[in-house]
Amino acid sequence: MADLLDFGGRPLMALLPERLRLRMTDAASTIRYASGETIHSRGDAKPGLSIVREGSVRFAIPGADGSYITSSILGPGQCFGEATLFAQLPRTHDAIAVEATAIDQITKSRFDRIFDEEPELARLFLEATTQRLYSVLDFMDDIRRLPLPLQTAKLIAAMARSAKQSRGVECNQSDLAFTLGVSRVSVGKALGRLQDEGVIQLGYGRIEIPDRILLEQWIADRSPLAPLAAS
Amino acid sequence: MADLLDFGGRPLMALLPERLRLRMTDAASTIRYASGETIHSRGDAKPGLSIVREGSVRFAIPGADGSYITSSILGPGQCFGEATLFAQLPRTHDAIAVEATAIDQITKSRFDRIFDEEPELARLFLEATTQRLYSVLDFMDDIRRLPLPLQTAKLIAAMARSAKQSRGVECNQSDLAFTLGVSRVSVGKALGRLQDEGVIQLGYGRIEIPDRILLEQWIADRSPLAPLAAS
DNA sequence: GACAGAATGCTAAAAAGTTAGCAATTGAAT
DNA sequence: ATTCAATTGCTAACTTTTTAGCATTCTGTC
Repeated sequence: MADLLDFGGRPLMALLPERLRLRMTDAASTIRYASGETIHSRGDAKPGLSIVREGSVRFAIPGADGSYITSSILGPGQCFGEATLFAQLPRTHDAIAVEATAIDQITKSRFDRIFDEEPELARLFLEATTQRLYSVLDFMDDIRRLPLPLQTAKLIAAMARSAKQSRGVECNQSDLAFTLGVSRVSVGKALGRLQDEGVIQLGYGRIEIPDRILLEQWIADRSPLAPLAAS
Repeated sequence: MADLLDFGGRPLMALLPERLRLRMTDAASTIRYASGETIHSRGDAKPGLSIVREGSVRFAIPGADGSYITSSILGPGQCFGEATLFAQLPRTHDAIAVEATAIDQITKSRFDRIFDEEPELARLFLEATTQRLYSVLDFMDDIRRLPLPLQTAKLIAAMARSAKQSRGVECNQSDLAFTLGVSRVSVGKALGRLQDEGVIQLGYGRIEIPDRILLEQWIADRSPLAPLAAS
């Protein structure tokens, strides 16, 4: 759960050299979404590549009973929709803007043209996709193995990291529960424990992190696996 | 959980045209492993591509307490080790032969040479990797959402399918528990329920499937999501 | 400053899963 | 036929999670 739910380490756009990045964005049309707006739904067939320009996107699968399970959240520079291009799959998840979000959309035909003309692109896509695959496998392992308080701590640490705010994160407990795929009561209990341990402090729609280093250390001390050497 | 734990739909080797498949196998050296033998361990750094020629391989991460969590099982034609080639990662999982297994090994240098000389290869790898990524996301969703009896039924159905035996599977309950990442007691309860429902019959080291269609139907009736259109 | 909506904190009962055993059954080897 | 190890079935206490609900606290708006 290196970066819980924000899979992929370096986002694709960070891997691309300047020239390719420009060529991709030139081929794209930008669409803006308000917070909570749906970008696409599970089952949509229209192929194309999407790149998060600003904001972030939550991917989830709706349950029969109205429940939602979040499978990932992608931020700026990350792309999605590869499966519609390379594996001829329809969209497998609902994509919803978490905040005001801008998406660069590239149609399949435009993408194919660039992809064919730029042989280096393939290897970069492979790097990004492979990294994402292994991040997901890692995350899956955490879900099955770690007790909820530890998962919760990791999520909070990751959110603080990705928001570049080390003092705390703006987030209510319902959203946390939703993201972790558990009930609000369970999250409440887990947060209570973390507060008892002194690594966070609960607020109203907000979680304070008194000492970022302490939190990271607390997590590291309880993680069953030594992290692999960073690459 | 289309194919629980046997991710990837069409294995890579099935996607390759004859000529490329031959070129790959020519570049490889075949290594044989006895059932239970370790192929590689988490953290091993030596890069290279591995292809399952015969048998099957279980991928798992060992826990601090000696527990193991299985993240996938790959069969003939599937490849692994892409992460060591494309993302410069060490091996993230222990790989263990489930039965007598033959692996085709290609060194990084040989692979790079083929990869550079055969431009079509990239798109095929992308297809295989993308498919695997989305299979894993799907599986993760099942783990978080489905009650254990349903997960168990899916696993048994997938095992029967992949072993091409519709009458039953050879498998003891401890192994099932190990694969599902839960305790033997829980698997026992889940199997008991499935037996009560009449979709399986328990034996000694064996699970009988009286009616394969009935089992598949039972699963479909209880699955919260309509499957996406097959591609 | 009062108010309304949002969010949290809490409770209690029920469901599901875990650990730690031990007894009974099975199948294979002697 | 007997023995033995593997496997299953079962129990009991414990932990975790869920559901459902309600009281309390907080915050932004009027």
